[in-house]
Amino acid sequence: MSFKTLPSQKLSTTECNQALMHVRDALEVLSGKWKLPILIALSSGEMRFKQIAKEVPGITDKMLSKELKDLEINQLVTRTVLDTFPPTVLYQRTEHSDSLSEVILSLREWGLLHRQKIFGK
Amino acid sequence: MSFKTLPSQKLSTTECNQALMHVRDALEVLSGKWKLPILIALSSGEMRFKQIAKEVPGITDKMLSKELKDLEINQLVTRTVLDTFPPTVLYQRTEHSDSLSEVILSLREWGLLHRQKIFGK
DNA sequence: GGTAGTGCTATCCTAAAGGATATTACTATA
DNA sequence: TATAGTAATATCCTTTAGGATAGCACTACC
Repeated sequence: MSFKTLPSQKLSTTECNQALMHVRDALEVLSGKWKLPILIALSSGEMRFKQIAKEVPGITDKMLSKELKDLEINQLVTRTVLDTFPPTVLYQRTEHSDSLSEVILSLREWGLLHRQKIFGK
Repeated sequence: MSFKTLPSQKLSTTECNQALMHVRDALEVLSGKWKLPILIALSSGEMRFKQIAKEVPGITDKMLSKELKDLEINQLVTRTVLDTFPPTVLYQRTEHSDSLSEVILSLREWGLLHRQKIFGK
């Protein structure tokens, strides 16, 4: 059992399962309808909850709250609470989240290629 | 609204939505529990239905049938029916499926990095 | 004549994802 | 005094993914 990721490099079954695990890890981080749009919104700098909600059309407060929590757990955004009233909470992308960019670029390129392949140019 | 995929390249809103669409296209192709294991199994050459089922532990016939259909629609595997009894159906990865390798490698690398980041080394 | 093998398909079920809506405590402003 | 805004949380609902089980049409073999 091997995977054609590395030309002329054979992977053992164990190595292959580990590789599969890493790929799944990455896919899980990007999974769901909202994580990418939220990260995109946050690319322009730190934002408050309601600001993000405006930048991500269609998302509900519940979903935004949940997804931000997921992203925080995965260290892709930081959450800063200011002691004001009404509460001010600032969200910001982390450096670690920047390291996702290559992956996303790669997905984007293949997605385009695939679309051309399937629907023709 | 821009995305930090390309350093110092600003994307317009439209460009950004298109980029998002391509990323989603790619993610959709890899989504679900079984597509990657099936592609991995098929990496060792063309195989029959029951052979794949053996190589992918835990998958049911129904799931395998459905996933193979999806993969065929996305031109990632070819399906060849031989006129025998019992029916012989051969599945094989396409060249287009090989172009996924870079994406998968990129996901795999980031997945590893992420796991180290979250759980420590 | 039973039994195993082949590549599916159909039915039924559970679990998870995601959406709609309402509510919370509190303040600043009209 | 009423209202809008803040960052959530709670409840309820629908949709989707995925699993368990059984069946089918047919042949070859024991």
